[in-house]
Amino acid sequence: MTTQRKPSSHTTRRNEASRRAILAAAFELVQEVGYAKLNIEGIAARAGVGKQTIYRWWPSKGAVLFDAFLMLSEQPDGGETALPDTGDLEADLKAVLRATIEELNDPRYDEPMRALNTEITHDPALAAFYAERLGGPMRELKKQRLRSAQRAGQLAEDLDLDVAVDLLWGPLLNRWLQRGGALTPGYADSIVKTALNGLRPRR
Amino acid sequence: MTTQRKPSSHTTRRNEASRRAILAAAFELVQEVGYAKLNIEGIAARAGVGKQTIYRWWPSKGAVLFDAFLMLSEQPDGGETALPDTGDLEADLKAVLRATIEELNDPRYDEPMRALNTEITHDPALAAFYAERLGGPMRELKKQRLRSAQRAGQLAEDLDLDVAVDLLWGPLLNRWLQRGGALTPGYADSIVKTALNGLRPRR
DNA sequence: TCTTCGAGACGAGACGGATCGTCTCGAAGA
DNA sequence: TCTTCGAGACGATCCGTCTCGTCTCGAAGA
Repeated sequence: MTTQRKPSSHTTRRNEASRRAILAAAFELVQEVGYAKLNIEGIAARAGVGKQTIYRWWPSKGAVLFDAFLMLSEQPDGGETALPDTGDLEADLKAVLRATIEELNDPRYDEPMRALNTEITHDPALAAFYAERLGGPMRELKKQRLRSAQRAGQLAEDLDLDVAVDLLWGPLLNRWLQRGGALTPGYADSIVKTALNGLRPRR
Repeated sequence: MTTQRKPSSHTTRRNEASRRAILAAAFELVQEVGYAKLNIEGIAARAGVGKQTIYRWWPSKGAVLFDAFLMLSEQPDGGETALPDTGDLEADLKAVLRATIEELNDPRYDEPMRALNTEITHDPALAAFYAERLGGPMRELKKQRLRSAQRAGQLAEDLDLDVAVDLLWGPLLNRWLQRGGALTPGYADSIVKTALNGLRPRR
């Protein structure tokens, strides 16, 4: 991935146009042919680039795909700065989870995101890098919204916010990855409502 | 997979010893070399079998691996008939989730199960078959235990048991797949406790 | 300021190796 | 006699490396 450059020399000479063309081609191709049939030669051909230019800068197919995601998230609007905070925690969470679902259901993102998950599952190094660059910051946004609610007394005082995030997003992502059923807005609402209230009856 | 045989002809002549050898070899090899480097020729060599014998009966690498799991689950002790029900719901759930964690952390199962998840993620047909043969029955066991608790008034009356199962196991599996942190017994306890009580404060 | 020159990155593609999935063979067995 | 079996040859594909000749850029020298 980009960050694995050798210390000095490099860096300046790199052709930015080629880099962008490669990442765009990788992202397009994984949608079209699927992750299994995605190959370097195809990416190079689509990008109008020599294979060596890819091998020079990225160590693996997964790293290319990962950088493609980084590129998206760093670009226009891809990275939001905060989650909505209207004061109504349940409504806000439902909105955010519905948005997540919409993204997962979007055919433009479905295959690429599955591919990214596959790489992460099989490569601990990539998983660590993902956690640092994408997963971590996103999780922090979620925790910020929850922390705000916690201060307002809407969440249990001793609540572990990491567990809370897992409880809200884990079911969603797991159902999506395992194809355990359709991801509908109603399902998102159900998760939020049940997670907030708990499985036990409230008197 | 086995169920994709052509209607008649086949079936009788099939060499059961070869079938078992192939599935065992696939399961061993995926542990040793990882999913990415698992290949048909290797499985055939390890099983002492011609490649064609594999291609004759299975449509893909994933299908072989899937059948290997089916073989395990149908064998001794692989399939349990019910979850523990001592009357103490929280303790029972913690025990079950701890057991799940132990299995996921077991190096014998880690790689093969990641591989299976990868196949499911990228192949809807395999996902449907998995849901029918393995996922569905296991989910039913979990729902049975929850239903028992619901009848005892320990769970909300209007609780959707599918959502409840997702809420308990989703976070666990998601953290495991995404390598979002260590799966410890304490984490399992935390999930159970938080899911049961909910994120909101209880007075 | 203008020219020269070396260092890399670049597009293109040849190359050997690995694995794919198909195909063919003779042996074994039902 | 008919199908599966183990074994392995086969062409195709993709791998990752390597070698071309071209280009861009910054430093050195006039």
